[in-house]
Amino acid sequence: MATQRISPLDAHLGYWLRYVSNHVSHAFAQKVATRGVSVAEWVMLRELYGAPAVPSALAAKLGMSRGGISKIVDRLEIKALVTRTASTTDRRSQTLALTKAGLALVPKLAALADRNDEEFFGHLDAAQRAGLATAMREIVRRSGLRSIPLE
Amino acid sequence: MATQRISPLDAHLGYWLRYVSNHVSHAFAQKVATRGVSVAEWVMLRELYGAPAVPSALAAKLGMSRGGISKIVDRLEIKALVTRTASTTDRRSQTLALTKAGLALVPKLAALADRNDEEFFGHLDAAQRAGLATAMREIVRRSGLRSIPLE
DNA sequence: ATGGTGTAGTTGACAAGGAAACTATCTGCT
DNA sequence: AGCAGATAGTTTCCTTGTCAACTACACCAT
Repeated sequence: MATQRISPLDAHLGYWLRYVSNHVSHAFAQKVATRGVSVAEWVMLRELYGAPAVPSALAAKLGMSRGGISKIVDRLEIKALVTRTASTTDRRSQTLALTKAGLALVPKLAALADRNDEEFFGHLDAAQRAGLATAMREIVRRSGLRSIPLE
Repeated sequence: MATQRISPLDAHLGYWLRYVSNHVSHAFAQKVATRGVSVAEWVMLRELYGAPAVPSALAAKLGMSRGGISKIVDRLEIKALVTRTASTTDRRSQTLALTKAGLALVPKLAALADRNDEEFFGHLDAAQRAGLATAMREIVRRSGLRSIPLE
């Protein structure tokens, strides 16, 4: 049996996206690791920076399973970066919020995110960057808003 | 302590890239799962489709650890999709090659990859797609060719 | 030839997250 | 009121892949 001619692996945008994304995330992971957190933890901290939130809402927003969220919160709680507060009205529910330490940490992590982005995308010209952002948003919009796993 | 104003999470291209990439990979994973393989396994099968290769070369090319490659090969060997053949000249080394079944499977998986790509990127116009591909390649080139984890 | 150093592949321990089962609680229907 | 079904979080098990240790082998300098 001879090998048929098929599209090469790197002909797929999906391939490049995954490749670059892994590159970028890996580099970012190393940066935030210096502050003792993972990428997933950073994302959650960042979400909570604006306002406290409820685990299941975060699961939906971040595209993770509730179980996964539960474990991230465990870790962040141990690091004393977030707190769980039981709801008084619904005893199944809880609210997640940043501690003072968490609040103080987020801007430092954000600076690392800025730096990482600059490092990988900084050399693209403004139009390219804008095009990239537009394409990404467009894809998310078109592909249904269903969130999907994050890291 | 008030929350400082920091760049929003979704201001970072890295964020969107990861988000979309996870989306795309997840959808693709579900497609190839119907053929009984994972994304990482597909990538390896695809690499071997052109020509047999040596594990450590694949590790470098795919940006995975040698241990990871070893385990993927274990799985593919169990599924009778690839074979390991010991080198006669260097007894530490081995060559990986597709079995007949593996050879037959790759085009089917490639069709799924085409379909997945179409699904997510098909609605972008040609210029957008080209721009995306160019940007990705450019980033890889600029960021050093060092490969990085894949999934 | 032989000892030191580097390389190929495997293995075991570990971390992360998904899926599904489980517990506790709430809500709506009768 | 009382029960069926939905929902919130947690937990267990499983898969995947990294990292570091380990084995076996090759190559090179002496």
